[in-house]
Amino acid sequence: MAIAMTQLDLDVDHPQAKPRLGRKRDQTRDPEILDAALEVLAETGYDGMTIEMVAARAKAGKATLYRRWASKPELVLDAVACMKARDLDLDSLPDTGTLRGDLVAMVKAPTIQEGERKLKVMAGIVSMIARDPELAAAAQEALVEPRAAANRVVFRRAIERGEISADVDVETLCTIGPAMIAYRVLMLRKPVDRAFIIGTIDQIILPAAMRATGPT
Amino acid sequence: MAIAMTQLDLDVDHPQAKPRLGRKRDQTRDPEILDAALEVLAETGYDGMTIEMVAARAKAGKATLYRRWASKPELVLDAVACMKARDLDLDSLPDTGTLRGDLVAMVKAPTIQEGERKLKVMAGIVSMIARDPELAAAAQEALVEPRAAANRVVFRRAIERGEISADVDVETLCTIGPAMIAYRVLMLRKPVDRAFIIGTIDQIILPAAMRATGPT
DNA sequence: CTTATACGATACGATGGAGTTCCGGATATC
DNA sequence: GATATCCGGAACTCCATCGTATCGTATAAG
Repeated sequence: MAIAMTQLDLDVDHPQAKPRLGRKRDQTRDPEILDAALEVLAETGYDGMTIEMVAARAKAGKATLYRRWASKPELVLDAVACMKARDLDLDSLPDTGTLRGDLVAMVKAPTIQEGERKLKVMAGIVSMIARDPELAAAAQEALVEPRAAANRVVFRRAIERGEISADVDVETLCTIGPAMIAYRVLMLRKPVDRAFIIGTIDQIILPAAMRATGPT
Repeated sequence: MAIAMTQLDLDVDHPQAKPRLGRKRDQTRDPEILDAALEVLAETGYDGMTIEMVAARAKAGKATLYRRWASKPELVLDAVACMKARDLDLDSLPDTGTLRGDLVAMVKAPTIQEGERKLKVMAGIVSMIARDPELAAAAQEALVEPRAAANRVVFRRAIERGEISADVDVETLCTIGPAMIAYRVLMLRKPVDRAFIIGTIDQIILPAAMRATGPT
C-alpha cells in the first residue's frame, strides 16, 4: 500500500531485509498520524500547524513522528499525497444514460464532504505551493486531478453517445465544477450545498456542454 | 483618502487636534509601505512575511512601521483593504452595445496583471482568512467584490437591452470568470493569458447567459 | 530471559521572528 | 536656538516552535 513512502525503514518486500531485533514499528499508526496531520492542516494551515499538535491529535509522542518522517515538510507532503487514495473510484461512477443524470448522481453527501475537506487542506497549503514544486505536484495529483478525471469520464461518455458535440473542450468542462465550488468556499466563504451544485450543473455546465458550436 | 485607518494619530480634520510639536510624520510613506507589504505578501505569504522584509523593501526602519501599525496583523489588514482603491472604475466600463463586446473589452493587459496580483495576495492570506473574520471581510471587499461589481454592470445592461433573458441569475454569471481564473492560477498553476479568458467567455459565460430558460 | 527497539512523555537546546528600545540625524514648532 | 517628534538603522528581549535527547515501559527476536 506504501502509504508512507518517506520513511527510510525496510520495506516488507525488500529482498534481504536486515533481521532487526527489538519491538517492531506499529505500521497501523502511520495512517492515523497522517490523518491527524490533515485535520490540523485543514484547521490551522501549514504554518499554524505544529508537530506537537499532530502528535497530540494522534495520541502519539513527537519522537514517534520524527522516527517516521524526517521533518515537518516531509510529513505534510506525505499527508497530502495520501489523500489521493481516498477518492472516488473511476470504475464505479454512475452511468445513468444522460449527461445530466451522471453529473447529478455524482452529487452525493459524502462526496461533497470529502471535497470540502480537500479544499480546506488546499487552503492551508496554497501559499506554500508557490514555493515548493514537490508539494505543488502532490497537491495537484491528490486534490485536483482525481476530481477532473471523474468528470472526464462522464463527458467522454456523453460524446460517445452523441449527446454533446465531439468538438467541445472536455478539459475546460471538467474544471467548471471544481472551479465554482473552490471559488465559493475559498473566496466567497459561502456553504456548498446540493442546491448550489445542481444550479451550477444546470445553469453553467450543461449550457456550456450543449452549446451550438462556433464562438463569436 | 484615509489610506491607513489603523493608526491612532490625529486626523487632519479633527476638530481640536493637539498642537503636536516636533517633526511631522511623513504621510507619503504610508502607501509606499503598504505597497511593499503587498509585494512581500504576494511573494512569501502571510506567515513567510516578516516585518523586517517589509521595512527593507520600503527602505524604512522597523520602528517606523510599528509607529504606524500596532502589529503585523493590522498592517496586513490595512494593506489588503487598500487594494480596493486601485481597482477598475465602474463609471468608465466599456459599453460596446453587445454583451460579448463588453466582456472582451474588459480583457486588457493591465486588468489581467492587477487581477493576478490580487490572486497572489489572496493565496498568501487564504489560510488566515478562515480564522480572521475581519481580514476575511477586507479581502472580500477589496479582492472579490470589485470584480463582481464590474461584471454585474455589463450583465444588467445586457438584460436591459433584451440581449439575454431577465431571469438568468446575474450573481452566478458574475462569478464564473473570477472562479475559472482563480482555479487556473491557484489550483492548476497555469498562466492566465488573453486566449484563456476569451475561451472562458465564449465557451462558458456566453452559453450560460444565452441559455434557453428552464433546467432539466 | 536477555537484548534491541518502538512507544508516550517530557525536558532540552537552537533558531527565528515579533515587538521594544536606543541611537545619531533631520525637521518642524515655539 | 530650544524642544519635541520623526526618520532609518541596529541591538535587544521575549516567546514559540523545530528538532533532539532521555526516561520508564511495552514488545518482539533470539
